[in-house]
Amino acid sequence: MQNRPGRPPRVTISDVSTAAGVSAATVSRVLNGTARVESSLVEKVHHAVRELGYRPNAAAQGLARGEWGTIGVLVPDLANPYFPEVLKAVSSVVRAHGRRMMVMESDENPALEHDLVEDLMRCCDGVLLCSPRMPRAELAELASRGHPLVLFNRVVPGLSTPSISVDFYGGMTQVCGHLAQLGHRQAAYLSGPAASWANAERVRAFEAARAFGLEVTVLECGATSQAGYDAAAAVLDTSATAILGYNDLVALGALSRLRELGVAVPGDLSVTGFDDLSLERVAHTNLTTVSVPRDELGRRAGEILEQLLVHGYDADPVYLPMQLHVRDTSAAPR
Amino acid sequence: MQNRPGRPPRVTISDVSTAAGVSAATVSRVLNGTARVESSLVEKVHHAVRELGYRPNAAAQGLARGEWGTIGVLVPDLANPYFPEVLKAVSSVVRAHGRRMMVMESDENPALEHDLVEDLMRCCDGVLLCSPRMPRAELAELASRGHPLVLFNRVVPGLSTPSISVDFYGGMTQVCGHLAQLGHRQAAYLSGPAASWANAERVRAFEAARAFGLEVTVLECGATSQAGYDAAAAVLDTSATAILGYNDLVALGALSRLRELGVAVPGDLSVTGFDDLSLERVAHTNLTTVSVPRDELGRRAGEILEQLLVHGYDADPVYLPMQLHVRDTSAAPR
DNA sequence: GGTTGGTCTGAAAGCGGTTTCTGGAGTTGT
DNA sequence: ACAACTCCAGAAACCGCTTTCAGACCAACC
Repeated sequence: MQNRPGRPPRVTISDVSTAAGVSAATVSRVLNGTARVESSLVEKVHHAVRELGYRPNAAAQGLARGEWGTIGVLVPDLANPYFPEVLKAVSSVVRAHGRRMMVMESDENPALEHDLVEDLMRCCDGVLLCSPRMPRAELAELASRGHPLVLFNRVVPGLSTPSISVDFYGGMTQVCGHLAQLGHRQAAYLSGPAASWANAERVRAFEAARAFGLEVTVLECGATSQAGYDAAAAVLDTSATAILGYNDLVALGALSRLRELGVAVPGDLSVTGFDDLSLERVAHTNLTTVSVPRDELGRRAGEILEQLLVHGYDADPVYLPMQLHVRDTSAAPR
Repeated sequence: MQNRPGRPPRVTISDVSTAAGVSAATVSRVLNGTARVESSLVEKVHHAVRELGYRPNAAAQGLARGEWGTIGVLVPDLANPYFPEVLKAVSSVVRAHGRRMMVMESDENPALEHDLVEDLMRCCDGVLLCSPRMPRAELAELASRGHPLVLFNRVVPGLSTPSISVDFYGGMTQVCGHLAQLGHRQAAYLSGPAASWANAERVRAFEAARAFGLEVTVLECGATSQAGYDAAAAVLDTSATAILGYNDLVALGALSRLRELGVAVPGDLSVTGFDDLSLERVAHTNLTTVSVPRDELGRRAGEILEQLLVHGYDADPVYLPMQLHVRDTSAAPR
């Protein structure tokens, strides 16, 4: 940014203005189109800009305009296959509105997470926050900062912060309905992170499931295929005729284990996933699952944040519906 | 950033200084520890900061210091499972050095890519660029801008820009050596994007392979499991006894197809991957492959960029070695 | 006791843009 | 021909912070 020894000197707006024989104000006006400028001067300015290779300094613009031209996204885990696709969509939406995207990862570390949000708030116009486990009070405190904030995959009742998420409850209800319809009466749920909202929403669906005759037992597991692999065997000790995975990875991990144990799927046991990561080409398995509209999720999230920045946004939480895909791993129980 | 109607007013350094009864300079000194300040004043400042909830404005700091405290990363495709892990490591390294990470995605769109790099250059202290296909001349032009730049997974001979990448050539040579040792004489390579450096490096290994008796035919394919699935059948028309995938996804896609076609692996045909995405729990398949140290790659990349920013960096391109993992999909040919 | 020297603080000058304000030139109308 | 506008360009203020610079204060020393 500044001129350092050995680096080509930075070109500033005043370099351009002297080269073009106009004032800095005029250069600014030409470049931003904020006011009419006589065409001969416009030409001179453009010429000088090209000649000198001038690029406006983003920090100075940010300071002067009172906007950074940047939005921040905080996710718990970049390596979770769920997020990259969402980020992709967010990035393209905000880019279309002329903003850049800053990404941070919290690793689910609560102390760090708080710092990161604060940090994002001081260098971004708005923040998209995905924090499945942050305590409600802390969330409320951050939201009260008066800084544009959108909650992602998390709905906090009573908080007026805009939020967007997937209807996990509805999705899991569909899965249960499907299994109940096939005749299942007992199922085991390989649970994700206990404290997470996403997991709680899924679990909430099991109450509804009881209404149509399906009893679901919750087993500790995790969110990875390895966790699914490790937890699968325990299901065999129960009377469950179906395994509901917290997500596709868990389900595929469980499938992997079941295959080793010689358990036929869906003959002996049905298995369902969640998320639809579309790994069938990889996994050689057409998993029955429900899909998250990840692309739309990211797009809508970006749009809500943008709208919040421009007009202000005041609407109910957005829930995107999930869609059931009945494929090869579910069937009527023996 | 600026005070907008309906938002709590922004607290600036001068608010703090008047509240604490000191000058702005003193506040700055206390907060940054850049000079000794009498302890009673230090206390007053901290108190006022806490009271008002002051957070320094990042743009103003950037402008005054001549540093943004931000680095930028440009990747071709966020959804590629390769990158998230790398980004994770980069993010954590630069964070440890007090910098934030900006992420952009080029979609391999050449025109866009150029703009994005320029954009990153005007708002980041340094840029980490992953662009497998950008023409050499354009790369040279960007590098000559005098802005700190590190090339990622791409080595351009004759360019003094620091770069870090994986020894794809060595990795593929190991694969070929392994197959040759098993007795294979003919193999088919399901090729990735033709114009990419990563693909070219792999192909380059096939010349070396000829030296130890393995002839590799290159077949157009792509980089996804779907592409692998689609391309697999064509191999059966050749006399190849092994399929080398451009990456693990391609290999797994091919495996999926071979299974459908009733071809035994590794009995009838050996299959090897590349990258080691560790999908075995998902894919129920222990793929013979070579692994990329993705975590180290990201970490080293971040460190090189950081070093470049602080001291300047002038060293040869870094090549990280790959490691061969012989697993269940390779065996001696019939 | 009057320099000298060393600390610590505040005033002020940037950093590189944007935007308001001001004034000169050119039009229009009477 | 002169007042009243309009239009456009430049000067200057400002965004919020860092850092230089100069001055105030106090201790030490000759």
